[in-house]
Amino acid sequence: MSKHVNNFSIFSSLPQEYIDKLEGISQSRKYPAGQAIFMENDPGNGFYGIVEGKIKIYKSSPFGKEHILHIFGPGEVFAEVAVFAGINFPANALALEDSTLIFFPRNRFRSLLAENPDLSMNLLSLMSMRLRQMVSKVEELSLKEVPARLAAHLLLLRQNTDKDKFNLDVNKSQLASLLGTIPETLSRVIRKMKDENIIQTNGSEVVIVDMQGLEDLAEGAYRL
Amino acid sequence: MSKHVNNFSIFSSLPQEYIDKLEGISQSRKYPAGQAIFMENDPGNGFYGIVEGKIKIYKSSPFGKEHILHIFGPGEVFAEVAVFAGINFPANALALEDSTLIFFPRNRFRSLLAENPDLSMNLLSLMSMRLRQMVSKVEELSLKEVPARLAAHLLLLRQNTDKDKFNLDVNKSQLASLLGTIPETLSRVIRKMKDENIIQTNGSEVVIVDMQGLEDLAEGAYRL
DNA sequence: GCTTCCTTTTGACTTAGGTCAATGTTTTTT
DNA sequence: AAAAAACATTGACCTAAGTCAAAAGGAAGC
Repeated sequence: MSKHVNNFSIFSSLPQEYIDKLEGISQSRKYPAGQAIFMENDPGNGFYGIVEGKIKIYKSSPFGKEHILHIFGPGEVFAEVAVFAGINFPANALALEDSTLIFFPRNRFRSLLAENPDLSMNLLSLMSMRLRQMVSKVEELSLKEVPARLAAHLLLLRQNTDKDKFNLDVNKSQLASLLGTIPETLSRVIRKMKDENIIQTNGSEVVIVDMQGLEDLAEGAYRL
Repeated sequence: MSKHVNNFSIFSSLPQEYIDKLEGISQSRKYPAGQAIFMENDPGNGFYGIVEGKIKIYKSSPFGKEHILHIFGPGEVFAEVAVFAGINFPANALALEDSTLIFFPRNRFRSLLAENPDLSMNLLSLMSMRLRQMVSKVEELSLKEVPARLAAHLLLLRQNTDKDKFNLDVNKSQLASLLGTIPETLSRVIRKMKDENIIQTNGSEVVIVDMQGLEDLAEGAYRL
């Protein structure tokens, strides 16, 4: 319990016996906001679960420009892909807030896996899910325009909070990067959605005014 | 041996014992060119391995327009993601050529998995690989322009054939979709690369003339 | 409170790449 | 071999979204 391993969605359905074993091989680590967790090309000698905080996964180009691949929050596990593939980390990870993580060392985890088939099964479905997420991201990037992507993102946030009024979980520059665009474009798109009375915003607070309008937008390229 | 299960890269490193079991639960199926294998939203009750032929995985929008997510060839396995996640197929699959596939029914495969941990391990690394491929596709689509994407694709083909002269494995319309663009744009980009003496083409035959130039192009956005 | 820094917004401009439509060019069918 | 269908190329045009530059807000430090 002290390490909250059972809070990670991939492990939550495991028998207590395995949870205990997982706690046995893991270690708790704290990172202040702004600190790097690993960098691109570091050896993937273990993966992480988030107890609290927010972690940004991103790639960056030689000068400046970065593209955010994902932002993870409490209960989520990240970097397990590189660990299974036995390769170096393909991207950077950085704590956006003061964060508490659980580290699972590669070798010890691997032994555990060999002994416990249920664990493998759980991981297989996690990976399937991840893969599906990426497939829809590819679709999104290749089929839809920025307004559609933003609309889809807002609808997702709405689903998670279950309210028509919620806060963006990252600042607007980061949101832009996450949507595969730049702050200027995002700003203009938000402005347009406000003018058309689809949403209202105030700082990082968003209120959905016209749900139907937002859903229509999210359909994007598929609209007739 | 009759079913060629050991030719699938994910299974190739398995002990003969498991190969035999896999052959036991699988069935061979033939599809003529142009035939659908499954459609979006069909229940994912099994996955496929390709003995021979070529399979296109794609999404399509209400009118016309389709986006190719992947094209698989002999030795590759597809649709296992949906099967593990226990969901319906998220895309369509169609035989581009006369193809021979091996079908692995979901339930029987699952039981096998529960009994054989090594199999799980192998699958985990397959999934990791797939995931990594998708991550780089996202990068590609969001960071690079069409000429860079084409250059990267040609370099990949070169790597596979190990020759500076090779054939495109799909027609140009399909290649366009695979690269996230349209035939017109692809045609113009190829034309430009020919004018700049980077490649030569004749029908579906491509010759790389200026390797360095191609590599520079593939760097795309990262270029200084 | 003022200054410095960072984020967001706005404007003017450019450009990659998409749409539509016409014309060649292969491939397939009869 | 002729006709039809499918695929590929080209041209003219348009638009979404990126670049660059500047201004306006907010938050943080002195």
